[in-house]
Amino acid sequence: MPQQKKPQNPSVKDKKGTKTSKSLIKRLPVYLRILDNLIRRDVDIISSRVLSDETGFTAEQIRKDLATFGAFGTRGTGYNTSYLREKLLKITGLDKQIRIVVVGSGHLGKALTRYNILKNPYVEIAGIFDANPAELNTEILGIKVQAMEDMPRLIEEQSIKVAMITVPAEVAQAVVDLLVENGISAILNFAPTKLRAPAGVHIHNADLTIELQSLIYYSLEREKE
Amino acid sequence: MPQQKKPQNPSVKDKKGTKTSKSLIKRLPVYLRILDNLIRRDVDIISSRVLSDETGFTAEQIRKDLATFGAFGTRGTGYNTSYLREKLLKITGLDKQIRIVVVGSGHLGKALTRYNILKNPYVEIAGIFDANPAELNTEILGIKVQAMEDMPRLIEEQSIKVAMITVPAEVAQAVVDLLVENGISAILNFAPTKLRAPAGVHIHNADLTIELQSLIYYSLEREKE
DNA sequence: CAGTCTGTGTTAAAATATTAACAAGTTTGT
DNA sequence: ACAAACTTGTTAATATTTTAACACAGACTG
Ligand SMILES: NC(=O)c1ccc[n+]([C@@H]2O[C@H](COP(=O)([O-])OP(=O)(O)OC[C@H]3O[C@@H](n4cnc5c(N)ncnc54)[C@H](O)[C@@H]3O)[C@@H](O)[C@H]2O)c1
Ligand SMILES: NC(=O)c1ccc[n+]([C@@H]2O[C@H](COP(=O)([O-])OP(=O)(O)OC[C@H]3O[C@@H](n4cnc5c(N)ncnc54)[C@H](O)[C@@H]3O)[C@@H](O)[C@H]2O)c1
Repeated sequence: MPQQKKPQNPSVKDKKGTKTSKSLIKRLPVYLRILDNLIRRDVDIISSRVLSDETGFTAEQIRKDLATFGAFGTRGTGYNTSYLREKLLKITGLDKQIRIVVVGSGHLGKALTRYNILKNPYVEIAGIFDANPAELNTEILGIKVQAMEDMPRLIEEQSIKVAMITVPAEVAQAVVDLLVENGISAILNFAPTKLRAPAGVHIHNADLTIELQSLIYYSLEREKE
Repeated sequence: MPQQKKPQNPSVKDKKGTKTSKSLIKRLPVYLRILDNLIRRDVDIISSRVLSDETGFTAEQIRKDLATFGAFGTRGTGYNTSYLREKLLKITGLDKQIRIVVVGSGHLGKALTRYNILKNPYVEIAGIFDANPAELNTEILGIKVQAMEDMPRLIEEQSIKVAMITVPAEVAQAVVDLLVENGISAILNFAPTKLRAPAGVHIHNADLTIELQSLIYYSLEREKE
């Protein structure tokens, strides 16, 4: 089967036409988090050096990352925390409240829902769904678990685009298909399985087992030396 | 402060002296998972092409990854699933049962403990600890939550090296210090904060918020096009 | 207000990681 | 036994990502 030429890495471009890498995009929320902390502590100005201490990334990398999107700092001084935060919010899209749904109200789904309600000001849990009748109407911080049948209407009415799925691996693909069918275009998947979706639908995998197992590799490595 | 020359990326070397990248190491558990599935379905031989379908990585990359550690396949045929699994277990260090402790028996800590007991045959949860007296002696699938005071003894007696921490960000550093002091050398951190540890102690961060927020970036990106 | 100091932004170099190409084994069929 | 069909493992080429170097801009000093 002669595979057709693969389209180049679908990374997006910034204003200047240079590519923004995936790794860069994953650092942006870290910067944002640190800025939130600094602002809470009434810090007005921050240098890339200090940001480096707080984040663990090198100062060079931080400057380069930020410069990708514009000149947000003042030479000789540093970055204004509030101003930089504004800019990063715009860039990441977190300036407008994002509504998401959670599918699977098991242990992980409940933990994530609770956590995001309490601690993540940038997203709003619009609904949580489960196929198990026993879960229905149980509450997580005031949000009732709903039946899968009610999901399409909620997604449609609130034009929700983002979902987290915390269902068993065996049913994850079916849930993805259902979500996509109803207009979801970005999915954070916690099930340990490869999922397929049409082009244009973004699937990120949060594979906690991989994190643990690769850590173990490094932990043993050390002993040999 | 003239920073001393940074030691080169602490990536380890394989038998042939070529470097094994971090990204490669994170793909190994995926291969392992697929092999476990295949073996359960009595599949004896698998080609890189099919592995590619199952994992989402390209066949070229899979061959290259595996070839890093040796020649495990048979030309013209493919890889023997059981043999390859054995090899990967050895390489990742998952051939011997790994005992780990969990610190923080909150929602996430409980979910992870339960999950690993039920679904992760490669690790054994040796203990779970919490500072909140109300949590003490509550059970998770038969494992009792213990007081922090009991942690050092357990770690010592079972020579445990790996820990997962699911405590609030504010106390995470203190917990890391305590763990390291007692001999832990690899930590999987779920708290959204940068942690410090002496050289030789591996810290991996599983930052679920970053995953969600970077996904949102991509989900909005799409709309513009 | 010239001169110095500090820290950004930009450009260049180095290091990593992925993709592609193909030579070298294996099996299968005749 | 030989050719055709496959599939690995290795080497070379690309692409991406990180690191480094430094010119430049604002702030501060005397
Ligand atoms: N809990 C963890 O720490 C952890 C760690 C790593 C991976 N995961 C993965 O995350 C997922 C969820 O884990 P969990 O521990 O919460 O499991 P869980 O069994 O506690 O929860 C799964 C939930 O999904 C619901 N469900 C089942 N089929 C469904 C369907 N077709 N549609 C909608 N809902 C359905 C179930 O009713 C249940 O409430 C699993 O895929 C698991 O492998 C969990
Ligand atoms: N729950 C999630 O989905 C989620 C998502 C992203 C990040 N996190 C992070 O994971 C961590 C845990 O989250 P959670 O939702 O389970 O919180 P939680 O509040 O449910 O649990 C935290 C637990 O840590 C214990 N604790 C507090 N101080 C301690 C100490 N000094 N020593 C030992 N134990 C201590 C508490 O008693 C509690 O049981 C937090 O850092 C949170 O930011 C959680």
